Amino acid sequence: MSIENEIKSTVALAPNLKAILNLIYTNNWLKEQQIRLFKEYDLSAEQYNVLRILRGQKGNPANLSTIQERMLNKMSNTTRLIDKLLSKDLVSRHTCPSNRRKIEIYITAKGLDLLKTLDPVTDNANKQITKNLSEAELTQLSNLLDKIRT
Amino acid sequence: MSIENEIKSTVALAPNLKAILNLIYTNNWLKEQQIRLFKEYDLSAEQYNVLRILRGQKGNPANLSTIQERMLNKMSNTTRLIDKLLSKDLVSRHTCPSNRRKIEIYITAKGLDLLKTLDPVTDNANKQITKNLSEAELTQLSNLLDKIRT
DNA sequence: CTTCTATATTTGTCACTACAATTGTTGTAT
DNA sequence: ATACAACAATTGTAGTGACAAATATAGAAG
Repeated sequence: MSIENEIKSTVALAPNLKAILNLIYTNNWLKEQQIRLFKEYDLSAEQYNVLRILRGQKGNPANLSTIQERMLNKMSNTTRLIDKLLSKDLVSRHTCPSNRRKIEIYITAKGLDLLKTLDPVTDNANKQITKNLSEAELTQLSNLLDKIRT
Repeated sequence: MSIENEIKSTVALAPNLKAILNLIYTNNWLKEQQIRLFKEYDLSAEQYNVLRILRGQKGNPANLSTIQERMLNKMSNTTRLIDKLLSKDLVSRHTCPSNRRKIEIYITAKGLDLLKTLDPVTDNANKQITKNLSEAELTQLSNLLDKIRT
């Protein structure tokens, strides 16, 4: 359905406003699905994202600023996100011995297990979400989004 | 910059995951700019959006469910958004005389004035945000986003 | 060694989102 | 008329986001 119909706009929108509103609207549509998915596993989308970043470290620790620069949402509150993951034993936190300003964060075995369970679930959800676009269209979409930010 | 570089991904991403991450990332990029813009006028992006919906009513009142179905973010808490606008005298609220379950919300003269001030500001910001895409590309982007939600 | 600046993280506050539960009102079936 | 379901909005709560301010540590300049 076109964005005008979705938001019941009575007037035609300029292409640039239309694209902007569509981006926001589609992101919300996507977010709703992700929240529903992760809720079954008592995770938020950003918590899942942080776990994946930590797994990507392949055994090396990450400190807060490293995580933050790899997150989708740069402004989110990483300290408290890690607090949540800590209380669920999905990550561990230690102050860095060589520089006590920094902290070292690792994903735990429990965290890795959870990700392993989630891998096929999220793969499948992502396939469902993008099932209406061909691979060429998905690449085109990425390219346009890259370009808008440039 | 490509999304892989933005989030410092060390591995190539599948086109569908890449598009999904790019959508989220670009939306956050956009949101940051909007928040900065509206902050100068002591508004949130959703508050502005509600004011525009009310102006679109052209003098007719809107009730809460009407506003909600036109909002970009369907899940946001419209009652409290209206509370905020009320406390700034940008809207007025009355219980509907024919059906006391409903409420009638109008934009005030002060609200219309504020929108009038904001119109050139937001137009300009939207132009800036989309300045790297041609009109054809903007339309293409909208079409891809429509298609992904279908 | 002391002072100053930069770095890394934490804390506090306020606004917004998601969502369940509640309240008040209306319409309908018996 | 009464009971009950449907509807419209409000309230409560927990989580998250934005951002300023505070804390703690490290390194550099004098």
